[in-house]
Amino acid sequence: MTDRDHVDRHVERWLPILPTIDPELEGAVTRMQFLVRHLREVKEHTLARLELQGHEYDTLHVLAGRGGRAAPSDLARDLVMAPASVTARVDALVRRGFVHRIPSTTDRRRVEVELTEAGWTAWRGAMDIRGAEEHRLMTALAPDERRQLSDLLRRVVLRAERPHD
Amino acid sequence: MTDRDHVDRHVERWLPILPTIDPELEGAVTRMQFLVRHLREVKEHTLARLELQGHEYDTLHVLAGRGGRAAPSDLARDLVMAPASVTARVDALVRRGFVHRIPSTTDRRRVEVELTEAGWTAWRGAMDIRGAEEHRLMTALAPDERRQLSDLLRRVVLRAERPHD
DNA sequence: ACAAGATACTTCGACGTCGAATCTTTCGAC
DNA sequence: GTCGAAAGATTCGACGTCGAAGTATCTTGT
Repeated sequence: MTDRDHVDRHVERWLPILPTIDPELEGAVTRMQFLVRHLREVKEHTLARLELQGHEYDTLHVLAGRGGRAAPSDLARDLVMAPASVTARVDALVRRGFVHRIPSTTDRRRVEVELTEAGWTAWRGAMDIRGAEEHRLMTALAPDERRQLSDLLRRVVLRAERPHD
Repeated sequence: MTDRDHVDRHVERWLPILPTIDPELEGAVTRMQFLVRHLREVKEHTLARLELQGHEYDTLHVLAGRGGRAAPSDLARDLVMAPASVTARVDALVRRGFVHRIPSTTDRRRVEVELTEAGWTAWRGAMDIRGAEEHRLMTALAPDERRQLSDLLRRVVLRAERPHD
């Protein structure tokens, strides 16, 4: 039997008030929320040493994933955010010299965002420390347990992808 | 063998670029991030019918969990946010008539926030639909699988709670 | 008593995000 | 060709959050 975590105490505290809740369901959801928040906070904290903010790194990352060049609307899709917000992010990255805008020659509505040399360097530098906390946490599980966890989550994600009629 | 989800495709796309990543580790983390974001969006969307915003509901919820009365600093702890932000939240709830401030008689620095009758009603109304999407998603797993998932996540949370030296 | 520091909350300024509206450009129908 | 609709990016206004500074109050040491 493993130790109890603070989520167990949280659920225990609510059970007498709301007897209808399912402890395992609530526990799993609450733990995911906690872990996601924890990872985000640690990421921002460690990136701070590189003078990078979390959302700046995220933008560089998806840009790098597309070969260093993409349209703002592509970035909005990848980052799951409103196109209006991308404008502000790109503005900030331009000011820092990490990207520059290139008007499309074929379609004058379009603009391409391209990583500069400094942008590639900043991204690669952050890559080295990226995921360190993820690794620390997930290695609490053995490799086959990680696969088990990933498989269970995949089935939940698949249901989430199906619209709820 | 189950179907592949969009996270599988995401990981597959990055693997040739970053061969060092662990697909199961990355997959599990990415799925948790997706599910947490999905749940938040659906919650906000369904609460909108009750003229409630997600963070308003959250505040009423922790308040209800403390018997309908708590200090702003307690709310800040429970909600994991800066005390300064609590002031704005309470202001908004006061304007809507869901809570009111009660100056402490013993310590004049302190203020207690108390749910009004309308606050209790709004909370209870939201409780009924709350967690519907969580239930829809998590019932993609059998009860014993949910327990399995919860147990795996607990071990990860326990490591997260330990400071990384 | 009284000064120094701790505590509790609020105000202020800055920032990131979003939805709606705007502007230009492209595409399609006629 | 021309006009209307659609598409891509941006601007604008509003909102929520935070860190830092500010105000008032309590507590502690001497």
